[in-house]
Amino acid sequence: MRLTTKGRYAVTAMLDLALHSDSGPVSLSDISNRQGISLSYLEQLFAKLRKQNLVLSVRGPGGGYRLSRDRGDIFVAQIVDAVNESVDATGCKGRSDCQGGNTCLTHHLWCDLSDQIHDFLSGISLEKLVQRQDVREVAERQDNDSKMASCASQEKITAALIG
Amino acid sequence: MRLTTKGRYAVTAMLDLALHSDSGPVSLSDISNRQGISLSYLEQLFAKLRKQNLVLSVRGPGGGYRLSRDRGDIFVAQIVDAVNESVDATGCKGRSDCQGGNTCLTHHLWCDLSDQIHDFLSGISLEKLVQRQDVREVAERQDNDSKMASCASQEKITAALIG
DNA sequence: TAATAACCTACTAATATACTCGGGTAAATA
DNA sequence: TATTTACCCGAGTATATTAGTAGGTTATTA
Repeated sequence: MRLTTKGRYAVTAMLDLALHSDSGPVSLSDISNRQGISLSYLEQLFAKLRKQNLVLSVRGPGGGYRLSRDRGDIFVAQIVDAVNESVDATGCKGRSDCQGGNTCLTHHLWCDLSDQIHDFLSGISLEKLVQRQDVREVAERQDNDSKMASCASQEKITAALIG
Repeated sequence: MRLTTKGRYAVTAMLDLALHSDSGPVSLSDISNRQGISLSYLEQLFAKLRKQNLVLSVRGPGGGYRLSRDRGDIFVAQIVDAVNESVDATGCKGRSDCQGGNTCLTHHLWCDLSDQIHDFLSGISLEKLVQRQDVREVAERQDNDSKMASCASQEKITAALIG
């Protein structure tokens, strides 16, 4: 089982999408700026998210990504599954052939753990995350930061044009 | 967060120890044979388990390893923690500096997940595993297999001596 | 038609896993 | 006391994955 930045990035990006999808599609460069994730890496992750029908893409200027369905109908487990192979804790992917064709001594333990994790992450929708106080606070800070950043870069442009 | 063969091997080996510790210390080569884990790799894992005071070692012929305390007082979480760094699902190890010094959007989610996993694995002792029906069945098969294997090798020796 | 942003493929540095190898050292047995 | 057993320790290595680069193509809009 693996749960690394890959899965975390995917969930973070999807949550960013959920938070900013009121005003049309969200571009990956916006997400990249707000969440500090490399643009090219986001592209790779969103290719997988799109294949799993979690997001819809809109090409061209003003384009970007949009959630494929209601925030309440997308769950963290689905996002993690889409980019990682799975949140499976067994080594044999549930096939029970962990010890040379036979079941290993601890196979069932890892099955139980997998179920535990999957149940937990399956119970959390993007809607639920958006409602959380801690998420709202971080999101607000990020919005301010990115506004300040774009303001600062605008000032630089203005200064360059004037100077 | 990582839960790979490393942690699984460690739990499997410790469970093997718990199952066979009635008749004195258990050697790593016995565990290696029964569980199909490389001996050298086991040595590395047991070095860590010993540092965490989960096992005691007995050197010399007839030596091996022994659980440091009652089977009911050793929990899966402790074993996984001993060989992996942790079962922490956050990238920042709980420091909340996941996004360039600040808290990332999904930090609290991964904290919750970490707690979930840790609570689950902390609730399972070696004693509990030993009692499980599925564990007993696999253990019985492994004992038969290893008896047959040692019998077969003995037959070879006998045949060589006679022939 | 110029700019934008998705889309796609391939490559790469760094890291971790799951080992192997080769030597030690301590303790029991013959 | 010699030998065996089995722990102990460090170095090295193949493989895989992660996280990220680089450089291009396609579709859309202004």
